Amino acid sequence: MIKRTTLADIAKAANVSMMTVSRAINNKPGLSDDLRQRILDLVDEMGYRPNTFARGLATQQTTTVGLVVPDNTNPFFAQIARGVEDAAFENLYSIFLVNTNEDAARETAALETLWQKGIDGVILCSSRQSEEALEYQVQRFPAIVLVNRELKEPHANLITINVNDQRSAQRVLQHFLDLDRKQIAYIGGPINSFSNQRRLEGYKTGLRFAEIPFDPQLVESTQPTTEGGREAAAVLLQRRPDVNAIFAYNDLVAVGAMQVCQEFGKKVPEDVAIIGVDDIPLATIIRPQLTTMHVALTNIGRLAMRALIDIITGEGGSAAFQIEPELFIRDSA
Amino acid sequence: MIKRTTLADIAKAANVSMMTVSRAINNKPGLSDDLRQRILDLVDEMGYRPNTFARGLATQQTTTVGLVVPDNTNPFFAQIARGVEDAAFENLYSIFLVNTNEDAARETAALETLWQKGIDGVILCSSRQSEEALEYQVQRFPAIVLVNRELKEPHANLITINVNDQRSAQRVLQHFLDLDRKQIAYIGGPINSFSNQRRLEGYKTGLRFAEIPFDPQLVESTQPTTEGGREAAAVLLQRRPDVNAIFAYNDLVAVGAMQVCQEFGKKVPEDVAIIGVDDIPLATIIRPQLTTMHVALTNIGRLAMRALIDIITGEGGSAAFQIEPELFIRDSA
DNA sequence: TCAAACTGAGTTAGCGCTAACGTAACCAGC
DNA sequence: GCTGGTTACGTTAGCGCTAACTCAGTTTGA
Repeated sequence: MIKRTTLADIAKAANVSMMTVSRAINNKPGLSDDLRQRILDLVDEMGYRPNTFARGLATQQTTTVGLVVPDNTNPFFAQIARGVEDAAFENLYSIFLVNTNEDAARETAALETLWQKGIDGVILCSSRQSEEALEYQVQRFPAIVLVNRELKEPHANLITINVNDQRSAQRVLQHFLDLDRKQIAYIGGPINSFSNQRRLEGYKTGLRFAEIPFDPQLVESTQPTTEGGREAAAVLLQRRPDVNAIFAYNDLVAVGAMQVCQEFGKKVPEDVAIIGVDDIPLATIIRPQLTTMHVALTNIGRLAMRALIDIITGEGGSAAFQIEPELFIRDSA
Repeated sequence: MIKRTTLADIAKAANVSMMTVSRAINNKPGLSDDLRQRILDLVDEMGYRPNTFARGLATQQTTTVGLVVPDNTNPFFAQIARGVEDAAFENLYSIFLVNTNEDAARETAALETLWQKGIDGVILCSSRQSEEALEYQVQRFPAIVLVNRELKEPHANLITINVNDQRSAQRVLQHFLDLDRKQIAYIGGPINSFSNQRRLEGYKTGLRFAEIPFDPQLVESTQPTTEGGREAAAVLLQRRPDVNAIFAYNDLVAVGAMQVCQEFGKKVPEDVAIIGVDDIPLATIIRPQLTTMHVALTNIGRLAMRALIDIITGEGGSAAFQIEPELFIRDSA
């Protein structure tokens, strides 16, 4: 392994003090242009790269942030992560990736580890922490961006980014009604999920709007996976064979539901119309292509990263972004 | 933001030297059991957590590694990343995630940034670096694990993990022949991809084995995406409508090809049998379910991380793992 | 009984870098 | 000619931690 070139090496070679070299590489004033150039040339020649850890120790800034997601394998979070990473790369930040496996304890442990690293901030997706636990985290980290989660109290170092789930659900209901479907089912995600609750609210509001009474028999909860969608749809179709529209918690669930419908001999969209949420790549791979509420996931990631940088640099904070999804009408509804 | 508790704070509170506290928390010998316990209690009480950056500076070890992938959104890499992260978490390592976007220049930049962080090692997936560039990286980083890429020269701090592409391809061919299919096409990935070349070799070997002459008209190259699969399959089916089996570079390509076959009025698997590689989640979501060479992707990730730790701790190095995929026969062949 | 060997600490130095202050040289202005 | 303000650097100290050395007191063994 090659020994690292350090500031001291450059200083010695240039016959100046370390501070002068530091000023040169950080583009700070206080030295003549030709000396600066001479140093920069030397830096280039000797292949010097500042040690970010050492710099972090001295400045208390690490240009490193944490990204905490339930599962980077889930296309939803994979897309967000991609956006975060892209924006981070552009701004010369690095990201620590951690999976929580939807487990609050592991999430806590992950945040603990990240905090030890002295990172500048965290992007926390779909946090399962309690309100109090989250308050604590907001206090200890310099900057936090919450994706898919809200916090009652505002904080100067906190920004939240949420999809407008309620409006989203209402839009889906409206489309079903435009299609003259009245037996509309909702296959929701985990009951304790915040976005699930908000979507359910939107679903109910949409029904009220159309003066259709809410029928608990048309609502199922399940895991946010294809398999979950299959199970819930099977239960649902057995209980209510008259269902002619399904609003699914997300695209994975929608795809599972779609398959079960077909296996039950129902045509999609003729007999049962199906709409999902997220617009993951699978939505256009599957046949019939899935009508879904498109959420600009990588954009959310980019936005999250930029928001985080804004807090860190003191240009932002205490904001709450609402992302408005858009209905992408394809073949399933 | 709460001020961090430091070693010095604990030392003062316990009325001992910092070194004693350091020994206590690092479980090193040289102090009495009750003093150690007293310090540990204090650490707990005051909520002290060592600053890993500072520790890294002092020990030249950061318990942090880099994970470089072309695109974390691609299920193939997402799965590997998941395995890496899991194993890292278990061993108290943290990972920096970087996407290269299949771009050699961005890959180089990413490695540069990672190197600045003074990380302990890198896991490099599907590297696009030239042989020389890679040699250079192997020299500068303390430890490297190469996934999906080989290097001619062995190095003490290098471990490679590769799927046995050649054997894999031969197994696919054999299955097609068992099914009595003779017009076997290969839709390959990017021409400069190493695994593509090896799979093509295996394809040819399989043909030779069955005494079927190699026909370049049955081979297409494309991007490793569903869209790529669609395009290549369309070209192929127009050129050779007699094709009755397709070996696809990966599952994404296979799915694209499958759809185009169906759109051409060919039934899968009756008219055209299709086999992919990787066994990503999509393979079981799609209908008909995809027959594919199953690769234990998260296991590769775990293996990679453990191998890296072995190099770092000096227990390994200079190894080359071959992963043997297994044919998962489902509905498409 | 006394030197050698161990125990349980403390002290010093330094990882690579930067903030904050110090200082010599130069220049303008009255 | 001297004050006061720049300019262009150097010096000092310290971020939080640990490796390596030091040292006083205790134990061991012949």
